[in-house]
Amino acid sequence: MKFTQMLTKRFKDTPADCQIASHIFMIRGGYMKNVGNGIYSLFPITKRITSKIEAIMREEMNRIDGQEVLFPVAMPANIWKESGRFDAIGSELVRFKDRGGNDMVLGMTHEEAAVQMARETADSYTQFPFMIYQIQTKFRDEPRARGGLIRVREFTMKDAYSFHTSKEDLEQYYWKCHKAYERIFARCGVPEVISVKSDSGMMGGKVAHEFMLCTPLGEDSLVVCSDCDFRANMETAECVYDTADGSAEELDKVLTPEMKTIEDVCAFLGKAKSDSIKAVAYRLETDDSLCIVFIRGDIEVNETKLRNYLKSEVYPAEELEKEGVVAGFIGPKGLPEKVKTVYDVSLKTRASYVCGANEENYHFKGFNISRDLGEVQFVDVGKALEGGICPVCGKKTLKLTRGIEVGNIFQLGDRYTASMGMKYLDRDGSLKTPIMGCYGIGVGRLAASICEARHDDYGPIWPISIAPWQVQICALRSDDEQVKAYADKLYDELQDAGIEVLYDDRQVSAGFMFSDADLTGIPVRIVVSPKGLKAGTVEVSKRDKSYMEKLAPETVKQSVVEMVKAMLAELNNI
RNA sequence: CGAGGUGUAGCGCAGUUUGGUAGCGCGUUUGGUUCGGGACCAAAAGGUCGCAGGUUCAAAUCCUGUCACCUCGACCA
Repeated sequence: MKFTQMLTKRFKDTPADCQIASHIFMIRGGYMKNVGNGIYSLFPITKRITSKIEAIMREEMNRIDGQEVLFPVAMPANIWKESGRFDAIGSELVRFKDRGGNDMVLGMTHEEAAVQMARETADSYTQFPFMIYQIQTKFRDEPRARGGLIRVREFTMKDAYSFHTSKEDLEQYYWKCHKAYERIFARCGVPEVISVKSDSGMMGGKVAHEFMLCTPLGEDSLVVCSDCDFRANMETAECVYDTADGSAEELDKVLTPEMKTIEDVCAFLGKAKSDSIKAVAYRLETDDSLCIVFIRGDIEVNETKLRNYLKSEVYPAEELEKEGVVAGFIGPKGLPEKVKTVYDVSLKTRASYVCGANEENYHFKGFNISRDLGEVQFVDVGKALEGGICPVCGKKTLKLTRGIEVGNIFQLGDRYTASMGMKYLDRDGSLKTPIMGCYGIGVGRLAASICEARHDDYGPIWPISIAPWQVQICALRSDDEQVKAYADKLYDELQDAGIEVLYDDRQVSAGFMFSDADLTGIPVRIVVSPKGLKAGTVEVSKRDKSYMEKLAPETVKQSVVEMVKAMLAELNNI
């Protein structure tokens, strides 16, 4: 590709909307064009990157016996009604009517389509197990798109669906796919992607993992043990808290005028936040009832766990007075009967607590739960703490970090096959429901995440396996006959040798050309200049600055071909 | 959904308080001089000031409505 012909444009100024590195570089470098909120057109440079990522995905999916298929983007709503998700999912599922007035949806994921395809085709146990996958457009009407290609409404996804006749078989295949995912990320140049246990959310099912690229800019909070291999999404991380010694103090009701926050009360009574009981009020969607979560003062409520426990969407509650609850002074003892309560496991760790007395301006101190309230059921609905106790190895080695979710895998069970009536005839002649797993990776998000993880101050440093081109030739002074003749010839020769070359043949200043080269992030750079040729050298360097040599012009082609081969091999021999 | 912010040339912005000819830098085009880290000179093209309505002799500017986009928040009683 010659630079002069490439449809794209780079910018010196950072657009005002861009916040994170990948977004900044991909806009400044002319990688994509914003069309609407969370909707982008991709320029050739990005399409080349995503095509390479897709090729790696194909190879790895085929390697675990995947069969590539293609599901529709727009589909009749009836199959979504069968699975129950037409009504269960909110407005992120785009619904519309066709000319006949029939309900339609835009595919945001394709479990329904996969079951619809497979249910009449795979009717005998002999056909199982199998996996089908596609690489295709999804549309999710996200409440808030952001970060360039990190969170968008329309995106390309590799989604795979496996079908099995037993839990053991699903489990086995699930880990096979887990391994395939590790290979995909490693081959894409980000082997540091980790998998964490996660919540299955709207997909349903029990066991699920997310693949996370750790970066402080990530949207998800992760809990990782620095001593063992425990890793979990904050949403599901099991919590274990330290227990303090000490016997129960005497119960005492104390005047705490106008002290409505944990900080105020604890400071006033000379107690640590961890010696108090915090009350957090929620309204349940299912029956509009009020639910108070009691949790240790230094721990935060994990709403995902709470939602799963209560089996209801929860919202922060307001207008507590109407329910006879004294805001700011809520405690376990003396609440109105109709108010639901949840006690977090963190409350098992102290003999005495400071807590609200359910009376304006009063708190209790020396509150012992079993003595002063009676036996209660403790539930894990809290968030893990930095430096907290690892639930696996028991050491105080938990670290909190953030990550971008670049892929996920789910053991769905019969969530879709049962609701959509998929059956097969088993060996013994009985009809049975198969079980499923599903496995997804966002292509554009992965590209942006790689940029996030592999860049310097000047632009992306694309791993060679996914780089838009492998080599860039910068011809300084392409008006110089000698330079042009050499660069033209090198361009042809490298291409003949199977190397992907971007040839910057523009007549622009060196600084301009180098800045653009930094933004294109191509791993190998060849600089041809009149000065160099006069001195009998051509400069070859790597974008990551790990290598820079002045070579004799006649040896450049061979050196570069070998360099590219070696760099590719390093990423592909996993 | 809540709070805040922004809409003026492809990009970055000024002008709005106090109404009076539509501006600057980058980029683009043409000519010339430069040439190893975003060069210089000269000329030129490019804008229904987000949209609709209102006030006024006159609106980018004031008023009303609306749309779009951005950031933060979606708990700490």
